[in-house]
Amino acid sequence: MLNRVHLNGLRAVETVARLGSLAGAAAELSVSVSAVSQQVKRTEKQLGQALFERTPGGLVPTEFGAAFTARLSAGFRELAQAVALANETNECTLVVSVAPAFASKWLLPRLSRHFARHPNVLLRIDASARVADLDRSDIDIAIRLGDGKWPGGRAELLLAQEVFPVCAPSIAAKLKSIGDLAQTCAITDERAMFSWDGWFEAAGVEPVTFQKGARFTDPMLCLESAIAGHGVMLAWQLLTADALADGRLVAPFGIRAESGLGYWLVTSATKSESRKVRDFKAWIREEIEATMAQFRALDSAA
Amino acid sequence: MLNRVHLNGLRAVETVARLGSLAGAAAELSVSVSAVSQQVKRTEKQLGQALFERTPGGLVPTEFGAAFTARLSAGFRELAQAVALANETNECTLVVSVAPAFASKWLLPRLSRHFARHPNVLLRIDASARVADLDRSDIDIAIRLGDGKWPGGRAELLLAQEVFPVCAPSIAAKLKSIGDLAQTCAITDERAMFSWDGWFEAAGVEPVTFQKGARFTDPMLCLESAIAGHGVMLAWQLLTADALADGRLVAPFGIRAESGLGYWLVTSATKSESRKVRDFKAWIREEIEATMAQFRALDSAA
DNA sequence: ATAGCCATCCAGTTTTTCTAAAGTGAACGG
DNA sequence: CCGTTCACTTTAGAAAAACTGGATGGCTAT
Repeated sequence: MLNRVHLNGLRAVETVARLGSLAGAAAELSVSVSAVSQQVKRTEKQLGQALFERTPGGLVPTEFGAAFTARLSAGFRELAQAVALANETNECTLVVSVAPAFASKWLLPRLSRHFARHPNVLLRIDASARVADLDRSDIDIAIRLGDGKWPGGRAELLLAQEVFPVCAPSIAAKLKSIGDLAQTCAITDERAMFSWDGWFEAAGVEPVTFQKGARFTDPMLCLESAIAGHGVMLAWQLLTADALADGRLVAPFGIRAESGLGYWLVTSATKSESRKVRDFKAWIREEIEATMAQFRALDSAA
Repeated sequence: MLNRVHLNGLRAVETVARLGSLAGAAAELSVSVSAVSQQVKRTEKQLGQALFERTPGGLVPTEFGAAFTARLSAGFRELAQAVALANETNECTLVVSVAPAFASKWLLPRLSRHFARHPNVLLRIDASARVADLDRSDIDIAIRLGDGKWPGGRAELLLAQEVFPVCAPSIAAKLKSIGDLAQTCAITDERAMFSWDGWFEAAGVEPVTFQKGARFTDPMLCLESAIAGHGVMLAWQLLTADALADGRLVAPFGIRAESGLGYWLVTSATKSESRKVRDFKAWIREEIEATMAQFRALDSAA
């Protein structure tokens, strides 16, 4: 039905009818009077109906034109509301894409503080393994582990990640030296992006062979398993922060290895950075800093 | 609010969301898939929000996209209804512009027969003195007295008009010869397009000077005045048809003068002739014919 | 008269939109 | 495993639509 008419023409007609003059409509649509005049005329032709009476004082809707434009106004009002909704949503909800483990082990426990500071920003956490294209999804920010190379994204380093062994305190009690690891089970994340070799190298010792232990495809399960005392796992700094702070886990030996990777904050290279994104960035840096201070406190206590 | 987005893009988005695929939308909008794809992408950019998730199976609205397109659908439905209304009105109502006198003295009494024949066509009679531009008003047909020259209009002769004196029967009784007119009052239409001289010439007699009589600016009032027996008026054939038929008026002397003018049916030269217009034309010609037959019957009775 | 509105027309330019054709990438089917 | 299909994207160039600015013409009020 709408195929035979041009939408812009309808919009011109609606605006003219509402404002009562071409000049007014031209101003609202920010085009020239001439352009509006032509649009109106074309639309009348397409409809096969005159919509306005040309009087010396200006354009006056015909009987039919008045009924018609009333309908149009309702329609365009609806469209405008939809767009307004978009802008509002745009400003007020922030979609953050993170890996599930990061979300649950570090981000979620801190989120209430973001809400306290920015009560009008609604956060939506998209916790999925795959990294969606930032330009083609409604994701504003992705927080991902990697080397900082994201094609088509603007990446900022949040924190270079170190890896180190962690385990339940009960197990740590039996670990007097690195060699004792041979008597413990290794909890392995099959999808991990690093291996024990790196850590042994950083510790300056020959690699130790573990007892066979549990294997998972999810870092979160590894962490739970370690807390449950099933063995030793090689963990990312940030994911263990809270468990270390409250003593559910401990980090024996105190030796940490650079992983060469880090947590990066990635935003679309094409979209311009909005207020909500800036605010979130500032907030998360403070949280990172607080977590690091926690680490330092633990270190010096040890 | 709507200024920052392109309407066509919104339409593309709405259609894709409703039909669930680019291909479907492309068919409905009768453009290529590619065009729709581009429109959707541009709109997402303008909104600063992704509206669809690109999955292998096709485009799936994001959470926000679903809410957004629901609104859009409502808006476009409204617009479509407006346009549908236009088409319907277009087909079903016929606007006829006529002079008030012609409307009331000839057209209106016959209109019920048009309705009987075309019950679904709603007639609107625009009875005004000024002749509006047919291209720039919603008038489908104008019936006007003139010489057939209408710039920018397609004119067809309905009936060449003759003029002749008419008066109430009581006055006619006193008129044995044309000379007796000198003892009667003339009822004058100050805006008339012809004068008595033409009729006297057609009658082949010297002009007669009347008694002073009433003067009007409206042919309808002249006619009423003549019926009331205030004098003799020089009248158009068609306008007096009914009054002559039922005897309220009579035409003494039986001499008629060509006026050089006629009733013309004028339609826009640019708009194509629609069904309702053709039907109306056919109907009015039949009515004219019937009226003329009436005249001939009166003539032969005399 | 003359200036000021309002709208229209016209011609040329800019912008948008569309198409066609090649390309991607996931899923399907032998 | 290879080739096909499906659904969408990309690109470049062509076509269509929209816009501008200046000229024009009617009407109103000084």
